[in-house]
Amino acid sequence: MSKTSAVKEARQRQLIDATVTSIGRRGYAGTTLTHVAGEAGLSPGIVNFYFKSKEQLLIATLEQIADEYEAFWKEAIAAAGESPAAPLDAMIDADFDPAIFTHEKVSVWFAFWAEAQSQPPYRRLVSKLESRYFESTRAMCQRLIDEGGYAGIDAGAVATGLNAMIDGFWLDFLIDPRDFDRETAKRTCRLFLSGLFPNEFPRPVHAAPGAVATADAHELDRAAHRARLATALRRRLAPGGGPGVKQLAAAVGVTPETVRGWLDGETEPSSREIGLLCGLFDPLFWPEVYGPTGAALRRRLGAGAAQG
Amino acid sequence: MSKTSAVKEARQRQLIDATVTSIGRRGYAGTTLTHVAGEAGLSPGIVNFYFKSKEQLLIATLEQIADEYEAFWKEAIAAAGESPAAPLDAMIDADFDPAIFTHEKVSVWFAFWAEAQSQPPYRRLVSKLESRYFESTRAMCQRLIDEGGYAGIDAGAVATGLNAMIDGFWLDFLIDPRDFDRETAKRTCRLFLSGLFPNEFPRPVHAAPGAVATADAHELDRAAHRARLATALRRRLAPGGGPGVKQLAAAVGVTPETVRGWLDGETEPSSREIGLLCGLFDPLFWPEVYGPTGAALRRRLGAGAAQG
DNA sequence: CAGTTGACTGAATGGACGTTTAACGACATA
DNA sequence: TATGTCGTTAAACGTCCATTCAGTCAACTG
Repeated sequence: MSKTSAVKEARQRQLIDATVTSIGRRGYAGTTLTHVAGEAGLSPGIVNFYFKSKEQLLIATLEQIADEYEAFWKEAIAAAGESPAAPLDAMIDADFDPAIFTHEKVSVWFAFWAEAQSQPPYRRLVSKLESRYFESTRAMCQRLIDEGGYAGIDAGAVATGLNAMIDGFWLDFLIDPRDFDRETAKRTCRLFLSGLFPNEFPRPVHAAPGAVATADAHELDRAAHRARLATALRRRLAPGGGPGVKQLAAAVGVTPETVRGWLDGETEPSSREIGLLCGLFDPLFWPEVYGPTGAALRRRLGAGAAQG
Repeated sequence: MSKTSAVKEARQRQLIDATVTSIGRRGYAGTTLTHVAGEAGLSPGIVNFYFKSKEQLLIATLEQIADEYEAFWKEAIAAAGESPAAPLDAMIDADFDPAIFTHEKVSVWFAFWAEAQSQPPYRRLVSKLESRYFESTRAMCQRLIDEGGYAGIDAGAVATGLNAMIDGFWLDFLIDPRDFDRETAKRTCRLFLSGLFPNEFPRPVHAAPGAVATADAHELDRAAHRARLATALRRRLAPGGGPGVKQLAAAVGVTPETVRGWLDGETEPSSREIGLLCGLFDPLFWPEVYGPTGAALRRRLGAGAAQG
């Protein structure tokens, strides 16, 4: 009994793999049982022996790649570090990992996505998987928002946006595999996150003046600091009735040219000036520029240190 | 001659529209010429009269929705305002406009994308369209970067990311049309851009707004600032179990000598360093050094209120 | 060694589909 | 009215495909 079922499972797996290959090569519409059986090195009739019908074979194929995908992604999350950003980071890596992100498998995904709209069984399976994936991403974003001090960001929006971007890159890969670069895609996903979580996902800065790297690069990197400062300032200027460059310059007591230097990330305010900026834009300006590093810094100073 | 060609074009268009409907309802694999002709209210044989083959009909169908899509998007850009961000904004709107963003058409797009991988004619057409679309997006991003003073941002990365996110939302719409909301999708696309171009795409922030006004001369006095800073620092050092100069220097990432310069009022921290000090000695450090400046300024909440 | 079971084959079947084609009606022309 | 063209139809043809099934082969059983 165990032997026969072992053979059965092996054959089923063999046929499913052949189906993936066939869909990858000939497309969904062009995949026939004869091709599948031929790919598996078996005769055509065997398919209806191990699967009731072609439809059952295709459903089983979808189930397998869905299971494989979900298992891979969950494992990647579980293996991620303990920092709030680590699982998100791991998920991005997982979605472009050669283990599941091959041209063949991406082709199969799109084949089933396209058919899902007219075939309820596909749609149900895909929809549920997508829901679980989204909910997981949303929870990770929420945790990052809570623990990172990013109140005011909508975790659901970030999660849908990130998922959408990843799926979109899958499409790019499907259509132009030659022009596609994994690392660029991952970097761009992180570019999205860097605009929202600047501490955990530092934005790549082009012109970086000499950095003083005595402490943690993350928290103390000078170029990153300037970039965050520039972003925080820009966000508070022109739009929505905010002050202009001239008004801000006057308020802080510098020239508009100086402010423009800050906005470009070329210069930075003096300690007096940035203090005024913090006061002017209280209460979110400081955390936005410096991040929620206060607690971490105090921990570094030791126990009974520095009560304000 | 003109009459016959008019009939010909009408019939072709009729059949193409029927093909779109059929693919939308039955999927690519489930679409037959009998269905298409029936949908168009014609007999099956007529298809091979106006199109050489089924393949030609399908290619013509893809060409039509591609042309329609491209025309719509280019017109939207052309009709956009003159500000550097307007075309990007218009493109986002266009991609979710009910004119081209219907469940039927999105289904057809995915059907062809899925088949593109095994059918060279589809792939060529789709690939070229995607290239033009990307290049247009990239140019718009580049213009925004140049004119908006965002040096250091990679226009290509922003463009690929935005395009990917939009395509990903199309997938969301395909799989779960019920749960999909156009406005949320567009807002999330703009959320991505808000992290990069905060001036043109303001991020919705929930917290209390701050204010900007002209600061009093004495509040800006540099020497007084340094003196208050030195006092505030001294108060938190040696006595009462606080950190020593070396510890503080290490925490902020500077030399002890630098810290002594601050304590003497001879030098002052950089903007990055003082931000870290504020974080270290939160919450009373900032008001002690800068005084009630922020509160005083906010009391005068004027017209040009800044969103915090 | 005969008998039985299970895995697998490959030809047969029946239906669906794309394509072809002969025929038909409407309309214009002569 | 006769003739020819154009648009269209519907039946017929040939192919391909999923499915079925009788039969083969090997391994195991008693």
